[in-house]
Amino acid sequence: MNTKNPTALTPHNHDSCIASALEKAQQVCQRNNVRLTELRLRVLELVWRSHKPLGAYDILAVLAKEDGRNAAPPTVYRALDFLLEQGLIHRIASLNAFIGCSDPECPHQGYFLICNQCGITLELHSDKVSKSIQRAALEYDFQISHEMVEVVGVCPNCKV
Amino acid sequence: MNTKNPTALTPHNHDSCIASALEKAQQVCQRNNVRLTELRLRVLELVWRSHKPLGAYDILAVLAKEDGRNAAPPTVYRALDFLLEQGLIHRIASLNAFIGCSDPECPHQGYFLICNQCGITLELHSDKVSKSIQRAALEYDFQISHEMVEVVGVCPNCKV
DNA sequence: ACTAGTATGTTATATTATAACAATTATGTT
DNA sequence: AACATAATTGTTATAATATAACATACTAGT
Ligand SMILES: [Zn+2]
Ligand SMILES: [Zn+2]
Ligand SMILES: [Zn+2]
Ligand SMILES: [Zn+2]
Repeated sequence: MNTKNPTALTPHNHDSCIASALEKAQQVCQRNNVRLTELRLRVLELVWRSHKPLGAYDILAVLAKEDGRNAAPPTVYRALDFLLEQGLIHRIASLNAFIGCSDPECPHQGYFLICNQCGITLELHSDKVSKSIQRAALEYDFQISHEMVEVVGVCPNCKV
Repeated sequence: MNTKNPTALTPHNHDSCIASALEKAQQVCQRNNVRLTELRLRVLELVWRSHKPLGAYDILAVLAKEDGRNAAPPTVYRALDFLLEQGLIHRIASLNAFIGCSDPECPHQGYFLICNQCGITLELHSDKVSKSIQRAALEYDFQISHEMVEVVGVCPNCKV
């Protein structure tokens, strides 16, 4: 499940990256006046520990194996729903999987580059993509509430 | 399952729209030297008959009810896979559903505006969106093989 | 301590999708 | 036409993802 080179596209220390993500999450939840419980924090950590999108049942399996917590699906899905609501993770629709948000303090839509070789997934922050979608929607008098952009292909590390 | 105003975003006669879609499909398949069988044609027609994305099990239900054809899931999924391969339909990942392609003769990625009130779904053809995504991917040296853009919101007809 | 609200546990089930193998149908060759 | 081959569809079973409904436990404010 782990990628060959998890830090390929985001050169940094992964442990400290997780730690800072969890810290940010604490702040976000404090500001939003919601409770980042032990379970929710743990699920967020597991999602962050993987640079590949993680499925709900993958999370369940880790909880069972590493925590001895025999949780049922609703437990995990509720935690994921909470994290989604707080903008701490994104759902990748094309993979039925979840990934940590790289900038939860600034609300935004999720644009992703997904490598179909190694699974690594990078969150894009592109104003140009955002603007072009907004303009296109405007042409049709369509009022946007949520955008999903998922680009599948080959990451630099997996190119020959 | 049918929308209140299926022709809202695409003002045309729906029957003739379906007919022309099926005709185009015949041509595409002839050119590609593949067989658009009775089943495949029927599934394509059902997908086209709905301006809302249609689920595989919705199709199964119609086949059972209208055609007395007690097909099992693989039958429908295989037909859908064929239609996807030939570019005659798109899959909407966020809805686990399928919709007819508005321009199967010219290969392209699927960009969609999806109304969360009435379900109507419009396929965008936007070079600007396409270019902006390509540029963003290029910045990361990411080689695109497939793009998905799904924009959820409120269509003009459903606005107050 | 009491209460209301929030979160989690638990059981059952719904929804979407595929694997594996059998039967049928279409196509090209003798 | 008879045959061999490949493509398509049928059939059964099951995998993978997600939610409904209700019970229990925990938290925070009174
Ligand atoms: Zn994000
Ligand atoms: Zn890769
Ligand atoms: Zn299309
Ligand atoms: Zn609408």
